[in-house]
Amino acid sequence: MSDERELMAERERKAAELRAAGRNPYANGFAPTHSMADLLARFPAPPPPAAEQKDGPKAAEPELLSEERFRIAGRIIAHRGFGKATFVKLRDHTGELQLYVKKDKVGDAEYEIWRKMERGDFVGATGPAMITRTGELTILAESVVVLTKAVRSLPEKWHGLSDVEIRYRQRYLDMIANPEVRAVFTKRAAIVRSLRRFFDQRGYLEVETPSMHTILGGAAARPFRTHHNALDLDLTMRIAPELYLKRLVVGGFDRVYEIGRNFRNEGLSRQHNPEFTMLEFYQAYATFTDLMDLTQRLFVELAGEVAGGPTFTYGGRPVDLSPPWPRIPMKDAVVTASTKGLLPGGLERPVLDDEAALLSWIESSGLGARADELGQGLRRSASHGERVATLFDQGGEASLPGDRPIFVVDYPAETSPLSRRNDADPSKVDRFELFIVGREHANAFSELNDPADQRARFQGQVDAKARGQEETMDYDEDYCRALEYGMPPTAGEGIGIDRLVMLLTDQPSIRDVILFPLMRPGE
RNA sequence: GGGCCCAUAGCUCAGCUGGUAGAGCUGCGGACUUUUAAUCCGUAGGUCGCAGGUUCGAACCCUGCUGGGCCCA
Repeated sequence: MSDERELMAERERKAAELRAAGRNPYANGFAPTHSMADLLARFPAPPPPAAEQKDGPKAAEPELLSEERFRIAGRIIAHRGFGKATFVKLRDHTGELQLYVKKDKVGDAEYEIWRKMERGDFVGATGPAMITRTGELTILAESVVVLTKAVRSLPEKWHGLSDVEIRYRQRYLDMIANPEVRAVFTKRAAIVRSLRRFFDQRGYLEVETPSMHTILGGAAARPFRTHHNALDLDLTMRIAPELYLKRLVVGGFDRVYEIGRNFRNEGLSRQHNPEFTMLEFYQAYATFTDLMDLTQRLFVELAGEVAGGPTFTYGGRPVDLSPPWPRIPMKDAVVTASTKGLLPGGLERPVLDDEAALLSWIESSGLGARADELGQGLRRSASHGERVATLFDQGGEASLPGDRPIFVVDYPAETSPLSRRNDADPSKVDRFELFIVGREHANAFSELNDPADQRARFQGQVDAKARGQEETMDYDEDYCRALEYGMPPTAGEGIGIDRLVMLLTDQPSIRDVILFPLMRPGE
């Protein structure tokens, strides 16, 4: 009788018996007067019971905390029966509260019906509050109603549900069995709420831009493709909202932000889900260095609200978000990687600063011939900047410190087609990426608003695509036209919300902060 | 894409060198009106992920497949 089908049949039999007794196992219309949290707040933790009271003779009649009657409702998550009395723990979305159902309180007939209720079912109850001998706030039921009969039983009460595959595929079960999972998503909501407040307070306008695009842009990524029938139009799901948000700056919204889903047709990993949530914001008359300051404030504020302060642990290791955060030029990170052995030796700044020197270093180090991603990336690179960026991606990133946020700066212009060139050195752009615990958390730059330069950069992307690079942007003619009407000097930034939530809630996988992560279909 | 690991009852897990499947929880029957993983007695529950192969004999060894996890590129 422990086969899954038989377990269900047993519960279905109880539901049928409830029906036969005139009770709807899916009843409606019971409105609780109080949540569990309401009552826990109303009757704070009582002093521990005196030893003699606990061990002494049982009181004939429990002592009530007040004459008031409370109506509560929730799922039975623990069930301890004694024949003529039952303790159950009820859970609602605010907390858990014990309910004590006694045969002599609810009556013989009602108690017979009550006996068909078990762990997993939803019930409503009415009664006064009391403190048990063990000191626990408890509602003493004077009446109990069946609300929902669960025909599947819950996972094991002690070990719960730990199979990660079931946890992700059946998130509802995960949430029932693992309360800390609900806490993570509650914090996620708090983070998003705080983000909105942070930007609203600073005069940013929240907007919504299209998530189906006709032109691929705003990031380097492979898209999901779809089709609109009535227009017979091929579309891609957006990989970034950037070009639309900057059109709004052209239109006169000097400060805008959008929190929304992006879609990138790439592999899955602990840090990648094909659809993920991104915050992007743009501020006219600001520069990328202004955004560094804003980013520090934002992260520290969020950590204060969610992680208990600017210092916390992630994966058992300390992280300190206290500003100011160090800045490191991309090339210096590559040099460090070479020194630390993450890349072949001999990569010094003079080599990275000179195209011919770097080419000969690549030749002599043998990297250019390697079959791995680094070798392929170097061979695909058509410019000095792309080679430097490839070395950073494939080695420099790993050399960054893990316990402090770090701004990587001095990005090459060739790999940043939407960023403003640095005034002193036009080969690089006014851009930073923020790395924390070795992961990219934000990407920001002063926006390129010179339409002629923008056209040249788009053309560079088109040329790269022609050379076989897959992750390039399309030439966005209308965006160039918008810039020709004039976009004020502007800085913008994107922050990945999922990774932010991972960091602040100490979760190891992006799947732990996305309610329904993409999974291969099961059976 | 490559490497390593995992898949046994509804859940959490044992299962030795190949000898024919075990526990706890859940369920069912019983006792029990202040429990906290309630307790006690009794009882039921299996396509060992799937498909092949080796063997007298496979949960266990081999191959392939499916799903998942970790690492790498």
